[in-house]
Amino acid sequence: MTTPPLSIRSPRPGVKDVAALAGVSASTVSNYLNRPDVVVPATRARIERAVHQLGFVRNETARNLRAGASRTIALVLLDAWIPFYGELSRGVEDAASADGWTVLFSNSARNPERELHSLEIFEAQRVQGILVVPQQDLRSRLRDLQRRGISCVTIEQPSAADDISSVSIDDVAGGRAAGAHLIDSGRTDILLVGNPDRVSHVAARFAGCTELVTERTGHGCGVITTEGLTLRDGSRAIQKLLESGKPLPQAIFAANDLVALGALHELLAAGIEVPGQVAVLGYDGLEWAAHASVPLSTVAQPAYEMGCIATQILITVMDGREHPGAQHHVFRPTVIARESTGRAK
Amino acid sequence: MTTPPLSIRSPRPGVKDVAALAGVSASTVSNYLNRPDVVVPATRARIERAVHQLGFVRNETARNLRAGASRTIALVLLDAWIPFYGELSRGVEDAASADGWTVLFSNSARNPERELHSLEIFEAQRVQGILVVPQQDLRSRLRDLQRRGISCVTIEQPSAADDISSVSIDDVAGGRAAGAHLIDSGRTDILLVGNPDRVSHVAARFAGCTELVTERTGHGCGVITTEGLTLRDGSRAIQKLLESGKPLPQAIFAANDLVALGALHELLAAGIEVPGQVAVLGYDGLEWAAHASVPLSTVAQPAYEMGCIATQILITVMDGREHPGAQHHVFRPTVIARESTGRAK
DNA sequence: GGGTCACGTTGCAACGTTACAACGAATATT
DNA sequence: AATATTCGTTGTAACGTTGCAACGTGACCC
Repeated sequence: MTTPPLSIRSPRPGVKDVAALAGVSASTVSNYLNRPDVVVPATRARIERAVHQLGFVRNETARNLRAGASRTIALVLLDAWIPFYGELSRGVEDAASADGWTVLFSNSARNPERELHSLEIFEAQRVQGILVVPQQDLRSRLRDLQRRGISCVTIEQPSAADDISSVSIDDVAGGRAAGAHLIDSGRTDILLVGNPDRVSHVAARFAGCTELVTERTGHGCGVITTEGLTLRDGSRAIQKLLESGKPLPQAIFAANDLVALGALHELLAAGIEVPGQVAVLGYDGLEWAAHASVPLSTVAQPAYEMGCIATQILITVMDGREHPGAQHHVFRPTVIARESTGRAK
Repeated sequence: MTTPPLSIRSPRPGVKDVAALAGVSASTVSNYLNRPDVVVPATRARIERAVHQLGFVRNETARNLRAGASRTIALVLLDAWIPFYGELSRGVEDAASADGWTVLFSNSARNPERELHSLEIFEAQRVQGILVVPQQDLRSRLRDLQRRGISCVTIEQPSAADDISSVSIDDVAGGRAAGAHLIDSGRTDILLVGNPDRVSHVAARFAGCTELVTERTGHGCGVITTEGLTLRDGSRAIQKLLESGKPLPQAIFAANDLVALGALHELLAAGIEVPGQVAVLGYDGLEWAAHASVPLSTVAQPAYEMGCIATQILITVMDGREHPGAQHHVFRPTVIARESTGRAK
């Protein structure tokens, strides 16, 4: 709340200066800027010349003050610089700018305080809406914001609230899609690799896969539990598998693409054919996983579309503030089939 | 320039409302917000209560208008959602907030128009400074901005200008560091893998490495040219190498970490020991490359520090606008030694 | 007791923009 | 010819905040 005082800066040309130079009133310049059609072409040309000559750039600050709000929304992300959020941001920005909105980003809500601080900053900036990927339970804070006229949409909020719009991903459906893809490709003996006990998203994915596989085959899936979700965890899991001497599964469904790549390479290193003997399926849709030794099939989360839809929902809610109904949208991941789950031999 | 008119929004409590509720004048509330020490504790407490009760959040818009500028800087990045820019942004935000500055991001300057548009938006927002990773030659535009009182710092600008501050990375020095590291680890026969003909950064890295190796050993480095810089390009290069029947090099210096990982896995799959028979060195400092089957040594670009320094330079330039001297800072990448370049046997 | 001083508080004006009502001039209508 | 209509332009006031000079009050000193 407390901040060092601002110092005054050197003056820059304003509408008045433009008006003086063009020989019209400030109002006409304002009209030129906001409703060019009501200004007669001759005047328009003179103003245009003056604008150019002075290097006039409209002071958005004053404009926003005058209007009471800026045509601006904010996106609060956690720090993680992962591709998923990159795609998401692109979706947000595209959808927003298509409707004439400007997006302010905060990519660095690393810790909970910072996340709250970002919200405060954006409220002070009088953005009209906020998209947030919450790290903590922000519901009461977001409700406050909505009460004060700032619409909110949560993205991937673990526990959604009825009065706050949201978009989320159905991890269980993603797991089911994975299972279905593997079964359709002719595999019924599926091994899950990941850490469902530590990451709830992973647990949901595995639950979905097991559920579907059980429905179709009557038996479940094996699991190798890893510590983390890195390349090495994937390698280690396969080493453990090979050492155990157990028969190979027909397919491996990894908790994410890194684990899948680690597993893939370890299998290849052991002389096991992929997808000939074992299929490998990842999760996340990392773009460069398509360039692995064997292009990796994966379950892609529609990050870009999530960004678009979240933004469109936000815009709808902002426009129709009188209809206070919150909207919810649940996305289903889809399988991107590449070589690593191609036909078995 | 032309934009749809803004509509007026519902009113929110301002300093006046707080003042009325607390039984003081608006000026006192302003003092409370900006110079709390001049307000006597009793009054302070009453204002604090009023602020809390009304949910008052200071209107940054009005504050900025009044001050003629906001304590805000902007960072214009290209779209690439690569870890390097993530680290860079963190550095920028940390350095900025340490000094009480707010950072606006634009991560989506995908194409040249958009990049220019971002600059325009930020100028209209009256930011005091702009950090930019230019895609195109922005020098004249940046000079305009500086003339109008907005300081600029370019990051990684291919061709820097004297009157615009910059931070950049010395790729040649990075290549030399790589060469030195490999030679120090006991290897003199080094193979470069990448596409120097397509990417100038890669060319500079390879040139630096070759330069140093030649100085120290009297002979240069072999090269395998790849098409792109993906995992598969790394694998392919090693396949080509093995097929050629030529003797293995003692070390491989790859153009980036992905290529290095591809090469690494292909070597391991062929039963070649890393680092026992061949050392592998990447470039970029991807965090998760530490979790490869053999943790990958790499040349790390000090992205975080670049962000910090760039921001500090910007702040210096903004503060001392009277001293118009531009500052330049060139970074040297450093080697992160992990297992893949450990002792040869 | 008159004068000085320090301190906390206040009134005012201004930042640059824009919505709106009002205006004059030219054109159309009766 | 007088009135109505349209059109482009203009003057004014306000958005919420804050720096500054001015203010009243009480403490202090000679």
